[in-house]
Amino acid sequence: MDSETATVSARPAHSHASLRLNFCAGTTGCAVACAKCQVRALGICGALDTSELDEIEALLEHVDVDARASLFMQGDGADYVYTLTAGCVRLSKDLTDGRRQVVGFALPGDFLGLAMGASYGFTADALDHVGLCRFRARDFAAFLDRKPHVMRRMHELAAHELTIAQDQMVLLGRRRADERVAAFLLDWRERLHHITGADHTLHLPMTRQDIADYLGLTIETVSRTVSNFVRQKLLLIVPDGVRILDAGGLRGMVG
Amino acid sequence: MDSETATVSARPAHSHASLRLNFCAGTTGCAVACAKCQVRALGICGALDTSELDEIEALLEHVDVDARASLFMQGDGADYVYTLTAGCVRLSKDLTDGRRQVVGFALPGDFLGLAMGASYGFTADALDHVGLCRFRARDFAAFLDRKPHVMRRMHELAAHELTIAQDQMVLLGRRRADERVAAFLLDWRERLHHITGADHTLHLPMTRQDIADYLGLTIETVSRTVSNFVRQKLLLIVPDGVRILDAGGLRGMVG
DNA sequence: CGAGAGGTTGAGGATCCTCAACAGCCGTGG
DNA sequence: CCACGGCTGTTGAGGATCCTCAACCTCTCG
Repeated sequence: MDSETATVSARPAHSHASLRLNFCAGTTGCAVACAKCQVRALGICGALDTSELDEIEALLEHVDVDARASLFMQGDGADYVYTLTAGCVRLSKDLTDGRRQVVGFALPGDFLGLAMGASYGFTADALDHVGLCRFRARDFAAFLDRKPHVMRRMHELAAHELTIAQDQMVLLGRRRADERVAAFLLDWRERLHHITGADHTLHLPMTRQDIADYLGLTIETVSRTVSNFVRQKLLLIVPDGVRILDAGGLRGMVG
Repeated sequence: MDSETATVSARPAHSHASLRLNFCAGTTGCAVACAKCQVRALGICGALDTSELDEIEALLEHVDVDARASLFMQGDGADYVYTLTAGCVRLSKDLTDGRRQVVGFALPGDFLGLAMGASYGFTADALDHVGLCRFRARDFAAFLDRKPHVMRRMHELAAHELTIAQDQMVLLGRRRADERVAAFLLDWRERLHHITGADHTLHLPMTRQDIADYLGLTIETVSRTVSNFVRQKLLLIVPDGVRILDAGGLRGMVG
C-alpha cells in the first residue's frame, strides 16, 4: 500500500464484499495535485480558492479503479463520497428479479454522493479505468459546514442533477425508442464536448445493455435502432463508439 | 389588492400570460402566521429558529390559488420560489407535440423551486385550492447565503428529491403498468399519511390523465389497471379517491 | 482452437396504445 | 324542470411498438 498506481484488477462487478478499490495514498504517487487538476473547474472544486484547495487536498485520497470493478453497491453504508477525475462510471439500480435501471453515467468532474443518506441509493461500477478523489463522508460534510459557498455549489450541482433527472423522466415516460436513442447520443456528445472538446466521433464506454438499461429498452431494440440510424446515414459505427454524420437529423427526431 | 382572501378564479390552466395569482398581503388576512404553521416541520422552515422565522416571514407573501390555475409555466422567468402550505400542485413538462410527463405532485410542506435556474423547468398547476408562501427568488437566495444551515436544509431536500426522481426512473424504465399503478397508490398513501396521518382511504386530487402522465401510461391503461385491482379486491373506488383494501397485495406487486 | 462476451438480425408474441362507444356527473340554459 | 353539452372515466376491439426467444457473427482471450 505504498504510493504506486497499482490498480485493482477486481473482475466480477457484482461480487459484494470483495476488495474493490485501490489506494494511491495522499498527494504522492499516481494522481494529479488539485492545483493541476484538469477537471477542477467542472465539479465542486471549481468553487474553491487556493487555500481551500490545500484544505480539501488534505481530506482526499486518490483512488484508482479498474474497468468492471464496483466503487460501491446499492445498500452499502455510504461512508465515502467521490469526485471523478478520469473515466466513466455507471450508476444503476436493481430490482429483485434482475431488471435493472441505469440512472446515469458519471464522467470526469461529476460528484458521486450528492444524495447521500445512510446508504448508497445505487450501485456504481467503473466502465473504464477510473480515477477518483475519495473523501470520508463525515469529513466532507464537516468541510461543507465550514464552507457555505461550497455547500451552495453542492446544491447547484444537486439542482442540476435534479433537472437532468426530470428530463430523463420525460424520455422514459413519453418518448419512443428512436427518440430515446437519438437523445442519448446527442446528450452524450454534448457531455464529452464539454469535457474534452470532442468532435463528432463519440467514444461509448458502455455496452448496448447499459444503454438499453439507461433508456428503458432492451438490448435488441437499441441495436436495431442504431442499425436504422446507420441505414439512414445519421451514424457510422466505429470501434468502441459511433461517429455522428447528421446531428441535425438526430435533433429532428428528438424535437 | 387589500388583505383579503380573494382567490383568483383563473379558469384556463394553459393561458400563458393571464393573471394567475392572488395576494394575501404580508402577515395580515387569510393565511396562518409561520409560528402557527401546520406544515412548518415538513419543509424548509423546519430548519428555522424563532428569530429566523420572523425574518423569513418578512420576506414572504401568502398566496392563494384556485383549482385549475397555474402557478407558473415551463419557460417562465423563475422570479419566485414557493413553499406549499395547503392543497396539491401538479408539476409537468410538455413536449411540442402534446405529449406530457408529470414529474411530480407537490403536497403541503413541499418546496417549489429547488432546481431553479433562470426559468422554470416545468409547469406548476393547482389541482386543489392551494395555499402557498411566495418568495422573490433573489430575496430567498440572499437569505440562504446568510443562513448556511438553511442552505444545508435546502440541499437535503434537493438530495431527497433526486433520490425520488431516480426511483421514478426505475418505475418508468423497468416496471409494468400494474406495478406502476400499485407503486403510485402506495407512495401516495405514504405521503398523505406523513402529512395528515390519513388511513386507508386516499383522496386523489388528480385526474386519471394526470396519473397516466405521471406513470408514463395512457388514461385507458390506468383505468383498466385500477378496475383490475378492484376486481381483485385490492381497492375500492370512492368519490374523489380510492380505499385500499389490501395494502399487502399491492406491495406484493411492486416487489 | 474453443469458450465466452458483446453485438446484430429475424420471427413471433405480449403489453400497452389507439380508436371508439358509452355511462355518470355537473353546470348551463331553454 | 329537464334537455343538452362538456368533462371525466370505463370498457371493448384492433393494432403498433417493443419485448422475447433464438440463431448467428465478430472479437478477444486463455
